Amino acid sequence: MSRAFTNPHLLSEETVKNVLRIADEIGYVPNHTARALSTGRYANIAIIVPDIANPFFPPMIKAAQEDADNSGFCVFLGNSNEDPAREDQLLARFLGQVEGFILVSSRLGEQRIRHYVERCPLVLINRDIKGLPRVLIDSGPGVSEAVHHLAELGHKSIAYLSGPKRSWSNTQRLAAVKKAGRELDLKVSVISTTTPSYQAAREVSARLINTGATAVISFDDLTAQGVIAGLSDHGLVVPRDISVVGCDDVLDAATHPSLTSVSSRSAESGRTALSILLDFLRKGNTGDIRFSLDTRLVSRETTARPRLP
Amino acid sequence: MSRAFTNPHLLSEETVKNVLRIADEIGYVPNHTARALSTGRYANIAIIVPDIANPFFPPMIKAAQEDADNSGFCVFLGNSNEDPAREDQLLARFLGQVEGFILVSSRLGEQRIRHYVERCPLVLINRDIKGLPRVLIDSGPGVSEAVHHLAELGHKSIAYLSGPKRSWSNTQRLAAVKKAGRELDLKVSVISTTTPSYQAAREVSARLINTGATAVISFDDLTAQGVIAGLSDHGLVVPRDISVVGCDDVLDAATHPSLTSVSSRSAESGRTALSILLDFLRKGNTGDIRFSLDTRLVSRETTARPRLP
DNA sequence: GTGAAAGCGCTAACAG
DNA sequence: CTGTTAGCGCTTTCAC
Repeated sequence: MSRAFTNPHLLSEETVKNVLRIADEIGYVPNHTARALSTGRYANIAIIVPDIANPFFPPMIKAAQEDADNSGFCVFLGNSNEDPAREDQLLARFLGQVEGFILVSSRLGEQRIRHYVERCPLVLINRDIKGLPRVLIDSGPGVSEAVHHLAELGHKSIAYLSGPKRSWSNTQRLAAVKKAGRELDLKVSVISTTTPSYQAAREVSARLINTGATAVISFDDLTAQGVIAGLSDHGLVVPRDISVVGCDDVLDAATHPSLTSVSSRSAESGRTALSILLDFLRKGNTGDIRFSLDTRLVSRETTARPRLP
Repeated sequence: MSRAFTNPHLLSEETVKNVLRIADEIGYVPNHTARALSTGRYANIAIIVPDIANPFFPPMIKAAQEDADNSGFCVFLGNSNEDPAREDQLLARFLGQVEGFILVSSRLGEQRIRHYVERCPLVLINRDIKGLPRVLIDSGPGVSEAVHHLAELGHKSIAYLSGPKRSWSNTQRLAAVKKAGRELDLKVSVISTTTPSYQAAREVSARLINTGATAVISFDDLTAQGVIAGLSDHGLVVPRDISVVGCDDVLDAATHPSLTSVSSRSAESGRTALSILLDFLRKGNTGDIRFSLDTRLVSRETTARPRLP
């Protein structure tokens, strides 16, 4: 039976046919778990994300899952809920039944991540740890492009609405805004929120207005929408009074006015991470991989010339 | 070792402590797979959806996953991509390693579904098959509530922007609009689009305006946003000139003006399905369950009194 | 309380 | 090519 299912070429055609026929008759299906225990090949991988409901992640999960599927792998999905402890628990729970992990925007300490890497192949997305395979969506170019776009429109003072302090993408975006601002001789103000939520962003609008900025680049699209609502609470209209740029481009053009945003390439990052993982499973150590995906600005309706004073 | 991890109360306190300490020292972790093979309890379930990237599903997945997690279950995620064959393959692949399935908006033939039900506990979401446990989201009440809401605001003439003709939810919503409209003595116009996309909805705005309707109920949130943009193309502002209601409430309040919408209760459906599944795993047969989730109107900023002529 | 051993369903190595 | 068997890492009886 085992051979008929896994190595049919080792058996005579007739035997194989016979076995398969009988299996079908009695409704026999090979037991995935027993096979995994015996071979150590689980044919499972796990993807762990901070928040499934954040629209940034589904395209990534979908892409990775589709490719995994085509390679005969099943995928576990873990939702850490932005909580390192939960993430850790998830990793531990999956450990005994997967051949590899894709860890997205991990909030876990580097120590813990290395702990798991020693036990199971793992590739990171949007977390930059030397020596570990990682794919990074580099918002630098896109954000930089956004600043240039604003400067060209005539803005002299801009603000960056910051995301989670420990987030790699936030660090990246903040740095890009500052760098481009310096190069173009713009005033750059930075505003922080407690959490990167719509509501938090909405509530921070007064501080935003006080900076005197005529344009805002926000940590992501969700907070950008919060900013737009918050500005409206103060009677300001986007883009007439203030221009707004989001990041991740998860809304496509589906809001009104449609949001100018920095593309995220979420799906590609998932596909890339999966292919790195599968490569590793097939060929073993592949050296220090750091795959960087550039971003671009998608210019839409929330950016315009600043209103004359 | 086995007892120390799974039945510590059967051992002396000291022995347990010893085992755990040594386990920690040598980095020992119980093997999930071996345990599953031995006990037949996999502590895994699978959720299969047509399209992870459709914003309707992530809240459902997230909710189910969270509850599963808290009950010690790992969850496999399958994406059928709306393809029955792929869905079938996914089911088969998961079969040997899960204790149960949640099958969402299944495109599979009833025969095949019953085939799997005989082999593994399974609960359906948004698919109504007699005798199988199922949870259904009924958009009727919410849509009806929306019509009442508009009538109370003073609207006399409303329009329904139709979704796919063959879609069950569209049929249901259209019927609810018509019925409530009749009861409240409103004029109801129906506008169709080729596909339920943002762009298609945007392009249909002239026809919408020509109906003379002062309020629009749209098939879903995406098309509702298209309507808002299309109206704006004609110089009309929502809700000042025209009120707009969406369906599914996938945007939360995250747009501006925030969209009045009919809740989809996506998360609750996931939670409910999971709890039915776990109940079944614990207590066995629970009879014919058909759990219907009513919807409600979530009133936000895109509906208001009609402008006086 | 604790040790020993059978067995979950499969694979892989070893004979024939 | 095909039959047989040890063993994957755990749980669960059955003795002690």
